[in-house]
Amino acid sequence: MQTPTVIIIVGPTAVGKTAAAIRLARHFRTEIISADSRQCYRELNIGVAKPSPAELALVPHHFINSHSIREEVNAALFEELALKWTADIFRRSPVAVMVGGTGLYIRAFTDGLDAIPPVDQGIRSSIRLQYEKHGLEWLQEEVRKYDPAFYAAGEILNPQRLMRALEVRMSTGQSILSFRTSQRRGRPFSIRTIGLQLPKGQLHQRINDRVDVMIREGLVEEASNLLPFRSHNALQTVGYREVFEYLDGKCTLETAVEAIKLHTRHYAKRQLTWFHRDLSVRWADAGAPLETLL
RNA sequence: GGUGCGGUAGCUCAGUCGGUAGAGCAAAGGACUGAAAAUCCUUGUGUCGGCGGUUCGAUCCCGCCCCACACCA
Repeated sequence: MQTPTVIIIVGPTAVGKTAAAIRLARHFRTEIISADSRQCYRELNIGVAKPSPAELALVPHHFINSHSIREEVNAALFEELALKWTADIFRRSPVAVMVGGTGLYIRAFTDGLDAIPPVDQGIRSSIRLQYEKHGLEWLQEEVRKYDPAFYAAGEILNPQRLMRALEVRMSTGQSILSFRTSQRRGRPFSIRTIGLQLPKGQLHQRINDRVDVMIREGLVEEASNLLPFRSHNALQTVGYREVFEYLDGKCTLETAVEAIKLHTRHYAKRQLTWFHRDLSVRWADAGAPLETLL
């Protein structure tokens, strides 16, 4: 390949992305940038299906075990870091491999996020506190008052979007809509995205099996050690929330396990919806030899 | 065997003072710009257990039967 290229492997959870990326990276003798919003946390292991130490030893990985659950990680940070790692990898190889299931992070990397000034942390936490105290109606009223354009156009029932709009408005004095350019950022490399797919029944089987393995490998213990951090964003994660419920005595372990499987299926479906919409993705059977697609 | 309480959407149930019924969850689809494994949206005809009776009309009232659960024998 002439121009530096990033090969991105996407697809639903449990489809087999990790193994495929490692094969690919070894083939090109290059490195992997993970695009997974949970595997970057060193405290999260079993429940996020992180590559094993043996796998990590085969290929250098970025954005795995790179952060703590106490840190704030988001799509903008990922964009910044991933671009830096990419440039760095290109010094050693014309190909970089990115793999992950976090669609927003991948889009931030490929297309760029609009530049919105950083939000004052005090404003942010105050909005969250007030929302928790006064509820959705209060939030809607605030947004209606301070950002009527967003109120008219945005998702009025979605607290996260409302809070984001409000914090930007309060912090910058401008509507979040005024920062939207909906322009793609050009990247100084080419991008090829491959979507891994599997028939639904097979995917669900793999999800169920993987959850059973997680339990056997000690997910309950891992989660119970993280109980003090359960309110952190990093722990708003399938596999941990359900075990917390079990540890609270609110359900049996069996119920929690079934809930993890169910919620993982929902998650996979959301990923598929996201990636299917991206027409640049070339879909391939999860079992097919990747090298032949390039 | 007797008494009681049930049998309504795939599941858990609500409801109709008699005019053929609706929530949550599931399922299916969708959205997504600093929480994204998050958050949110859309989609609900089902012999209202069976058979009879009363009635203009029954899922609702009455009778019998079947099934489940609880208690008493």
